Amino acid sequence: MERADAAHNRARILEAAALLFAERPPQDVTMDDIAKKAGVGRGTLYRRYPDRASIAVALLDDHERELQERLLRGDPPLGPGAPPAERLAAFYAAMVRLLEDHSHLVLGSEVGRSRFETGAYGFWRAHVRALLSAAGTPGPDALVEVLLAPLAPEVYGYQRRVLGLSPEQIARALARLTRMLDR
Amino acid sequence: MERADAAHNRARILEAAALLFAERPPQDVTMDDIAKKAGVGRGTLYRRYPDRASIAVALLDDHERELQERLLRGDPPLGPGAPPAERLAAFYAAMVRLLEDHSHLVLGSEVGRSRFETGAYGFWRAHVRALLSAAGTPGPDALVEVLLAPLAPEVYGYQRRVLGLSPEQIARALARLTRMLDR
DNA sequence: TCGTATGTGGACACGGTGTCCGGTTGACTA
DNA sequence: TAGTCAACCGGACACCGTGTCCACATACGA
Repeated sequence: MERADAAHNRARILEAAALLFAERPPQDVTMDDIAKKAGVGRGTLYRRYPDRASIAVALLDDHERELQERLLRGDPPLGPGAPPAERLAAFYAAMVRLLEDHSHLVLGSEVGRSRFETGAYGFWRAHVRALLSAAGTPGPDALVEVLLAPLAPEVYGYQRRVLGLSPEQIARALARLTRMLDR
Repeated sequence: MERADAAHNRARILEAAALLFAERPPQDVTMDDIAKKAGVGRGTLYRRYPDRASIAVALLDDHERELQERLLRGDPPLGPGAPPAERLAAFYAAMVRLLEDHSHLVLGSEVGRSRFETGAYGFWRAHVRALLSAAGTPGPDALVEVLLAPLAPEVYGYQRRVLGLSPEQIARALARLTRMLDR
C-alpha cells in the first residue's frame, strides 16, 4: 500500500505534467521541468515514472479506460447490440473526440514507435478486429492496422493544425471507412 | 561548384550511413558513428547534414524520385491513363515495394513528426488528392490522409515485424481501400 | 608557384538522462 | 507515546549525444 507522502507527490507530479504538456510540445518538456514544477526531486520522479511516456500514459489512463468501458458494456451503437459498421462509426467518432480533447497527451505518450506497445492500442486493435470478424470481412488481420492508422495522433494533429480541417470533417472521412466492413 | 574532396567525402558519408542504418534502428545510430565509419570529422559531417533525417532523406531521394517519375509519366496503371481506382491500387503496390526495400531508411528520415514536412509526402498527397478528384469522390481533402496513413513506416514495420504479415497481405488490405473511390 | 576561398576535423561547452546514496519521514507495534 | 523499520525523498554526479567553433589543410584559379 502507498504511503501518504508518496500519494501526495504522485498527484503533484501528474498535475505539473498536465500543465506542462498543455503549454508546449511534449518533447520540449524535460523530466527536470516536471520535477521542478511539481516541487519534487529527480529521484522521486524517476522512481515512479522512468520516462515522459509513462507519465502521459498515466494521465491518459482514465479517459482511455472510460472509453474502453463504454465499448464493452455501454449503450449501442458504441457498445454491443448495433451492427458492426455502426459500431465502428461510433468508435471513430469517440476516438476523434478523445484526440481532440487530449491530443497533446497522446502525442506525449508516443516516444518513437511505442504507440503499438501500449495496452490501449492492443485494446483498440482487438475491438476493431472483432467488429471485422462479426461483419464477416475476409482477411481481417491486415485490415485492422489500415483502419487504425488514420487515428495516429500525428496524423490527426497534422490534419487539424496544418491542413486546418475541422474535427467534423475528419470524423466524416473516417466514417466512410466503415464501408470496408461490407465484403 | 563542389570541390573534389568534398564530393568524395559526401559519397563516403552516404555509404557509411547506409551501412549503419541497415544494421540497427536509426535512433541508435549517432552522428558520431556515421562520422567515424565514414572516416570523417564531426564538423565535416555537420557541414552538409545537420541531422540524421537529412542523411536518410538524401539516401531515399533516388528511389522516391524514380517512383514520382513513374507516377507522372510511366505506363498505366501506375502512370496516367488507367481509371483512378486502378491507379491508386498500383500506387499502393509500389509504395509497399518501396517500404519493403527501404523501410529502415524511411524510418530514419522521420525524426520527430517531420514525415509530413518532407517534399515526398507532399507529392504522395497531391497524387492521391488528384486521383480522388478525378474519381469525383466527395470531400477529398480529409480522405487523403486517411488513405495515406497506413503507409506510415511505423505501421508497415509493425505489421511486418511484430504481426508477421507478408508484404502481399498488406498490399491486399491496402488494395481494398481503393473502393473508397466509389462515391 | 602562390594566394585565397573553401573544406576539414577534433576539441569544447552545453543540456538532458538516468543512477545512486545519505538523510528523512510515515506507518505500525507495544 | 516511544521505538523501529522500511519506504521514500532529493540532489549530486557521471555519462552520452548534440551542435559549434576555429586553427589548419587542401584544391582550384591566376
